[in-house]
Amino acid sequence: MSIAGDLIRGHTDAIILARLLRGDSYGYEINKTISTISSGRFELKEATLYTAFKRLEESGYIASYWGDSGSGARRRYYTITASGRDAYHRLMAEWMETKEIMEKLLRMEEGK
Amino acid sequence: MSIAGDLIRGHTDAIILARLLRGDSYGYEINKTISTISSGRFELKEATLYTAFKRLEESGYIASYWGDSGSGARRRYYTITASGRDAYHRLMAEWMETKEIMEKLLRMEEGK
DNA sequence: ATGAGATACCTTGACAGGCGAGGTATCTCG
DNA sequence: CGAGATACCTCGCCTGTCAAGGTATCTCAT
Repeated sequence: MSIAGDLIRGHTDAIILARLLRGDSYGYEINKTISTISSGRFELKEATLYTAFKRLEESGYIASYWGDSGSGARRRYYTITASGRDAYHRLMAEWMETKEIMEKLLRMEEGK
Repeated sequence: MSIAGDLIRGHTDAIILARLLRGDSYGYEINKTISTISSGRFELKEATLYTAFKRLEESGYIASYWGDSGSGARRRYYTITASGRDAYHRLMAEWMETKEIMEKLLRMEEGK
């Protein structure tokens, strides 16, 4: 991947929550979607993804249920909870702030 | 601190290099500057800072020398090297890309 | 029908960076 | 003399990422 993992460390939860805000989904699909949206420049590794699901579910931000699969392998679907929505907004605000500060810190011209 | 460490993980090197692009400096001062620029909303912990210096020096991105102190405790000054400058530009480009992708991924309205 | 490749899930263990906690030494000022 | 600022540094823990490995089902071409 072109974007190193450490660069988005701490943001994966926000990314997953953002995806689930658009509707229930499952691991494999979420991963594909992320890859598509980023034009393949970024992808979560599976181990990272499932670790994140576990963490988010334990925190009560998402809930899961087995899909009826129908065709293909069985799928575990995830839904975002009310507190997950809150978490998303919190993380979004944090991202905005981080972004602003980073812009200032990385600019080497001017500024004490 | 209000901005959690993981949020800037992988960016500390870029931040330090950006500071050194404005001229030689030493640990304590760099830390203060970062705190000032971010209006106190963000600060590198000392352990993090000195670990980063060590890493950057081993990578050849910065070089150090002892300052004459004069008044107060002795200071170890750091200078950015030519390859450090290259690294800065690389990291800056990475940040720009990461930022763009993050914006897309975190937006929950619209977009596949 | 057999094998490849996609879909789909999951775990283990190593690794690296951030940081809490602790330590040293000097200078200034009340 | 003691407090607080300046200034450096290290050890060991914690947490998130990820390489590697594993399982099972379905489709499609050979």
